[in-house]
Amino acid sequence: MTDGNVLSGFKPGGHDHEACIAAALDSVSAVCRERGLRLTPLRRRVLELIWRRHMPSGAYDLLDALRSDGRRADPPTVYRALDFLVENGFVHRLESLSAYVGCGGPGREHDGQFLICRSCGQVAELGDPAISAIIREKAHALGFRAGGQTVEVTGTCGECRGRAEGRHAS
Amino acid sequence: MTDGNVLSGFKPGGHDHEACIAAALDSVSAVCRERGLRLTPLRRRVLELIWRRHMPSGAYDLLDALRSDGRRADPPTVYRALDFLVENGFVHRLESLSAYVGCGGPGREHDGQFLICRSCGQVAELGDPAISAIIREKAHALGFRAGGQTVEVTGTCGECRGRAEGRHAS
DNA sequence: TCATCAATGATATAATATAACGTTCGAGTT
DNA sequence: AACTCGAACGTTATATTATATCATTGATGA
Repeated sequence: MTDGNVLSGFKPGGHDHEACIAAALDSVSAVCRERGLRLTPLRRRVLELIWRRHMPSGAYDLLDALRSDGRRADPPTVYRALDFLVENGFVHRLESLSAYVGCGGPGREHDGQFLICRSCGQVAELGDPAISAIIREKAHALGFRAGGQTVEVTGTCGECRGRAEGRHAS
Repeated sequence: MTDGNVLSGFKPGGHDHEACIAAALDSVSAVCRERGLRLTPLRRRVLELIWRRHMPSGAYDLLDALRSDGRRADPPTVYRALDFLVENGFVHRLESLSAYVGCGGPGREHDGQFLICRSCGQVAELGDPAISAIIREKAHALGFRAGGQTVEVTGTCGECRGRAEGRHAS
């Protein structure tokens, strides 16, 4: 129960990145099949690039990566792919960074909460119903009907803090 | 206790807007005096413009307004004023709108939570310790040390919902 | 085969924000 | 009053993020 709500955590250095990318793509692929959505080669490629960097990606970073593929690409190309991925919940936009990260629980309805490490740049995603609920309730108490929530927290992840403390110790 | 945490609420049509602007300016003015900060004419004017519109203001809206004053102004002018106002907690930046709103509790330490009405465009600010705390705690449980929080909720305010329901009724 | 509509290509431009350097202004000192 | 110093502001240029628009392609079904 401690981290049943972590949709995607901070990655410990040597995790199997290829497997992690493949799992994300498969999972999105499956959801698209179920819902009759078209995960075109471009969309799939953008999604893969996002997972591959494993860090928030700016639209223009993705654009450069597409061009490195040899593909002709301009801003609308990448923004359209991002629109598709974001609308369908396969990717989230981090408002405070103007950047995009893969969704840790695609196909599952949730308001994501994002922990953004200032030190390593990695992002963890929570899908914690208690957080969503208290926000929704407090809003409701004021007569406000809540739709989407943006919750982004900057700070320092455990691994980075560990490293910093290591340096401080004699 | 119901809304002890509302730093600034949705305004009911006919409120005394001039008084509300004046109160905000006075309050910031006082905090600046206490802290030895310089609320220059430009900064004061930008703050006033933000309160006067009573709605999230884009940097370039403010720029246009400054120019209407007859003042020479370019982007750095307004961004520097905004930097000062945001850094000192007199104004908040709404990340999801790239826009700025006056802080309802200047001088008071808080993580603001913002309710953004899609219908009327107004924004209410909460400074609810229970929301901050649960986010901080959940993050802490994952080894994450939280710094600043961005919490923005889009939805419909009570007044707008009231109007919509009025129309639907026979 | 053709019609159709979604996706993408392609060009242009809008909207938001910062870098860099020069100038002015104001507070404190002499 | 003149001097010094640093913060604020002026000014030009440019970076970064995002969208509008219209043409073309390509898959799907009549």
